[in-house]
Amino acid sequence: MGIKDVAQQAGVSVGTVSNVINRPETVARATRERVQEVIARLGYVRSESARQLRAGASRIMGLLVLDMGNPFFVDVARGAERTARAAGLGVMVCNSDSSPDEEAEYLSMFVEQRVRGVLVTPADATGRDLSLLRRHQIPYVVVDAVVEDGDGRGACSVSVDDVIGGEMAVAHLIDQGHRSIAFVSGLGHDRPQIRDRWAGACRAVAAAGLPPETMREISTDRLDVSPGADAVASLLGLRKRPTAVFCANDMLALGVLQALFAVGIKVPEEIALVGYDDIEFAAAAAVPLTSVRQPAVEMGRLAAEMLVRETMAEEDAEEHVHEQIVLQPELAVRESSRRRLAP
Amino acid sequence: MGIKDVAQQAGVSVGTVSNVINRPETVARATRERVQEVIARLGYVRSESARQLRAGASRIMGLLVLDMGNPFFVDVARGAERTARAAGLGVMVCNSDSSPDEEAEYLSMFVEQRVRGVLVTPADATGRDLSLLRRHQIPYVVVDAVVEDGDGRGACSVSVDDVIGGEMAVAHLIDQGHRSIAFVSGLGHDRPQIRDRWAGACRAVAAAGLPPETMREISTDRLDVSPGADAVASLLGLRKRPTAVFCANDMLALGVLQALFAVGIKVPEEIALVGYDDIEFAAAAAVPLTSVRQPAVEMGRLAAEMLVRETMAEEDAEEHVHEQIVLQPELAVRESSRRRLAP
DNA sequence: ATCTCCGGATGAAACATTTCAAAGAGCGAC
DNA sequence: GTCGCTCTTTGAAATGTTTCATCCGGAGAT
Repeated sequence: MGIKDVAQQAGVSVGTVSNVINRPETVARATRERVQEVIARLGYVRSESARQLRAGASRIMGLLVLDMGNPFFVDVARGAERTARAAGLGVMVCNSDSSPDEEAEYLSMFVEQRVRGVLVTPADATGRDLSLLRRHQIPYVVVDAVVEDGDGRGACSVSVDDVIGGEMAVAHLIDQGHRSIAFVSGLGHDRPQIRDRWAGACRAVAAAGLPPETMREISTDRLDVSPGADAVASLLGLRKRPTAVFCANDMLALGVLQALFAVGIKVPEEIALVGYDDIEFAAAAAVPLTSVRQPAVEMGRLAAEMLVRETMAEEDAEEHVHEQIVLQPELAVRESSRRRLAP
Repeated sequence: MGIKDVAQQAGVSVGTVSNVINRPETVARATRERVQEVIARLGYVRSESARQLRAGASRIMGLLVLDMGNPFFVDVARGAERTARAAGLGVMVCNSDSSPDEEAEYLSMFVEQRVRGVLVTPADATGRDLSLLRRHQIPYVVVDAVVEDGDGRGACSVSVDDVIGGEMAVAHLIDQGHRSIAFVSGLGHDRPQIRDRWAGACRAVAAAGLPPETMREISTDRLDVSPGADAVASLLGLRKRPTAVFCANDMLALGVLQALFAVGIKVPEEIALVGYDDIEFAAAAAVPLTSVRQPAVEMGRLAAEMLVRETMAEEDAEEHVHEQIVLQPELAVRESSRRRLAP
């Protein structure tokens, strides 16, 4: 069941069979057709392991995301996959679940596999895990975060400006007349994304000439639906209940929406709500959710493209300059934050 | 950067290094520690390609799902992954997007990779694509479908009884007093799952002694949110508007819910709604969705376990008997289908 | 002193490919 | 007839592991 069997059956050498597969134009038509016929008859499929052993690197790209349960990352994966496959690469999608340990384990698996390159949304903000990749000269592109330029060498990255995103969201709420806004976040600012969104929110408040106390923060432990629902209790416990809520992502926002609905608080009449990521389910919520859209598919696509480019450059021993792409978010205004009547 | 370098640096043979890695107990402590130190110092990571070339099969399990955008499959993946990793296997998750062509392509990629086994939710009901796996003696487990026993050899499978699921949903609606129910489905019954759910629905109607016209069907082209929303137009166009809607999956149901909301029809007061899969977003909808729960994570886990078992059996040249596990769904009753007042 | 055993280390074969220098076969030109 | 050229094909080396039969050195038994 190897190339040897094919060669034997077709009465040619293994080299010729290899040529038929990889450079068909170099082999005479009669031979080529005979070999192809045998391949088809035997159902021969070449062994990637042998191939990549010889080549030194596989034809697979690793993709490590923070949370496959979040449709945002599913979209990133979709974009990346499409591009990778167009370039003849397979994609291995893995889920670190925001855990640096899992992240380290997966990255080391990628190294074992000698993947061609890695797209990663880092769980470990220090970038320590990434040094493993650098050590083995595996190109990588950071997605949805900018590299902390640890040792001056840097890497490519694709991200969305989270400060502006946060600013847009809160500016919109202020514009709608809100003067007391809660920020439902998660993970206590470990994640740069969350930190930036908060910073943007504060900037919007300052820009409007409002006092900093306008924004108050409610923290959760995970960026998921149920913590969002739980956060509503704290929200309602605040003295001077906020009239608007800005959530660090849509999963949280959906949780908040559900819990508000459950206690009979009307959205947007009593409390306005803005999420982040603009996942499909946000628009599909019974009160369609205003949300900061991130071009997720596009990010995946761009990141994969950059990675492919870097890979190529490496092969041709060309110089590759790392690039940091920062995309702009946009606000998708929907029902959940429509203008509230003057108080 | 190979095992050879390690051997040289440590002043031992390559065989010994290999032993340190794979059977540490067989090598003397002093040697072992010396080698380990060198491995750490050099940052050596063994090459999976070489390893699997020798072994004949990789340590990766392929998982091919119909739609990564559907959280149901994400859960399946989660369950499978956890189990696989516990067994020392990596998982390569791929997305056929319900296309038989993509499916064929991915399966052939799996064969190229000499994957240890495959978990697959078939897009091609004929099972033709699966013959490739059989031909190459790659064990596979069918997830969320029962194998059409094409050539008598069969395969393991894990599925949920969709007939019972459909029956539960509709029986519940009938029980709540509904006498005119729409089934929003997709893909014109190509998918066995959908066909079964419809069959179950009809069975419930018959069991209640109601005429078959009680159920009417509205077909969409995809099992996704926006087709669900679009279906509402047809729904409202029906003469004698149904008082309840049963959707073939939750994505559709969320779309329906949103569209009903948009035209001001109250759920469940005017129209009751039941979905299928019980994805997290169903419970989180502003009107929490009644849904038929499928144990997705469990399915993934079971399937991966079966695959690992089959793999083991193959290695030990033991006999393996294929097993068909059929799980039971359960109905999660929520707000969207609460008892309607007598007409 | 010799024999036996045993833990530990070794070296080479095998795995399935790709690549590349070299060989071979025609063939036209001299 | 031989040289040079092109178009095909070939055979062998190289890739990084694992495995296994073999070998070695020393300890204990006779």
